[in-house]
Amino acid sequence: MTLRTSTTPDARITDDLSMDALCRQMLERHADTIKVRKPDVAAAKLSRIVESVLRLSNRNGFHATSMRDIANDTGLSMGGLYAYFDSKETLLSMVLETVISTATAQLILPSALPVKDQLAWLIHRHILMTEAMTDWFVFAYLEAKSFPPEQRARAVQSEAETETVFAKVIEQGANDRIYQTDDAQLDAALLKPLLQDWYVKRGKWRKRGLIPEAYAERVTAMIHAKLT
Amino acid sequence: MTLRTSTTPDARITDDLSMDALCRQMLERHADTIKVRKPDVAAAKLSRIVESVLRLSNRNGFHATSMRDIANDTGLSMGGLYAYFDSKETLLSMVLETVISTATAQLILPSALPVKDQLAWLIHRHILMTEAMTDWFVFAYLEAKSFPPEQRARAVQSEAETETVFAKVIEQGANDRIYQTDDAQLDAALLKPLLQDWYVKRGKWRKRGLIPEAYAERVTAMIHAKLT
DNA sequence: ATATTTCGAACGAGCGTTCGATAGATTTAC
DNA sequence: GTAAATCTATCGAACGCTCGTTCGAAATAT
Repeated sequence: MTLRTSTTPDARITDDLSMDALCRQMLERHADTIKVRKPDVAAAKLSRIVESVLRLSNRNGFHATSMRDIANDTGLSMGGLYAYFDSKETLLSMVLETVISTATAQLILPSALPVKDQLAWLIHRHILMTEAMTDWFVFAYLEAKSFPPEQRARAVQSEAETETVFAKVIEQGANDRIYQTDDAQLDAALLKPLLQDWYVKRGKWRKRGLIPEAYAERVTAMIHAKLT
Repeated sequence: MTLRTSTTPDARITDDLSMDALCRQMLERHADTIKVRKPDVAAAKLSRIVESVLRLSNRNGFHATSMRDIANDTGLSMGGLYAYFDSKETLLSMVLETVISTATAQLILPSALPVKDQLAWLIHRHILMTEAMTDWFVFAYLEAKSFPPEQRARAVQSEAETETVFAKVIEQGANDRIYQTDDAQLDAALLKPLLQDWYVKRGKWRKRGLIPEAYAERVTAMIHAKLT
């Protein structure tokens, strides 16, 4: 039995980010507009709805996915669907909201972690998080431009914050003479597309047979090469 | 007066890739379905159509952009638009076709270029090309999933080919002991998202005040750090 | 018998597309 | 040189269809 303060995020991440756990979060957040009262029934149905929305939207686009498509895919009726949201746009917002708040919560560094391990930890954490929620992140990424203005602003801000988390770690490393860089924020900005590629082009990496950890290693190696 | 075999692509690229030049290509390729006979009139009108399509689609998505939106934006009537294509899907294909064929044509290495300069040349060329055609590439990238199957396959194949061009140069460099790598194709696969980020997140880089050449330098430096 | 949940037909709006009418340019006839 | 004839390009109202959304009816549970 070991007391681990691990360098890399562990498997518990998968539980917190399961479809069921995430849908229960959504139910709490939108308890006022959701018309179904029994929590277990509601969670099960919402899971089916979200699963369908993510699958159909990521294939054809959210706009091109009709409520009838979703009704067929879930087995619910049109009226039945509308017990969980008041409009298609609200449905979009509910999914997006979940992605943003999860991403923010997941990328908080453990306080005890040495600076030299922080960057690797963040990269691994990001990859594992997006691996556990690939469809969610692909959805948020692809549909970003069709968000209502308020949500779109939140998404942009959230992405900027994520970038800053990485930039601060690089800057700290530069101060401690671990890293060399003339522009930490720029390095972080170049790291971002590498992290996003893992879920945006998930098919490509799967075909290549890469597991999440191996990809994280590769990206870490690349940014380290640049920083030393 | 110098006879240049330049390491970096020059400004002529901008002429070949101007809206007018590209639209004349489109006219030739679809001469059979386009009903307007006078080439100059047709080129001018098609330019306005494509400009509108790219601008409106990149803001709201192609699917969410209606033919009436395009008609209003161009000043043409509904019937007037349909003189240039027989369906909305054909319009999508015409734009995509142009992007794919251009990308393929632009990334052919000059034969005389030393191996050590080839990677930098390709990176610069890619950045300058996508800079000159930002809206086109953003469109192709965002709407990839709504392409008709045949075009989608072409797009995927084109992207794979581009990656292979980069991979071959890295491999050649490894054989010549200029670069060190255990997997050239994988390095190329990691380079791709960095090249794409230039146009996908063009707004972010503009806000940062980066010019295309500076970005190309950065990316080149990053991949070189990894390869040495 | 009453309250709650689930259903799916119906509605108005907006979509892509068509087509006969119109306007304009070019050619022909004298 | 001009008028008539022909051909080309442009228009926008109209059509059939699908969309998101609603709501009274039907079914189920209490």
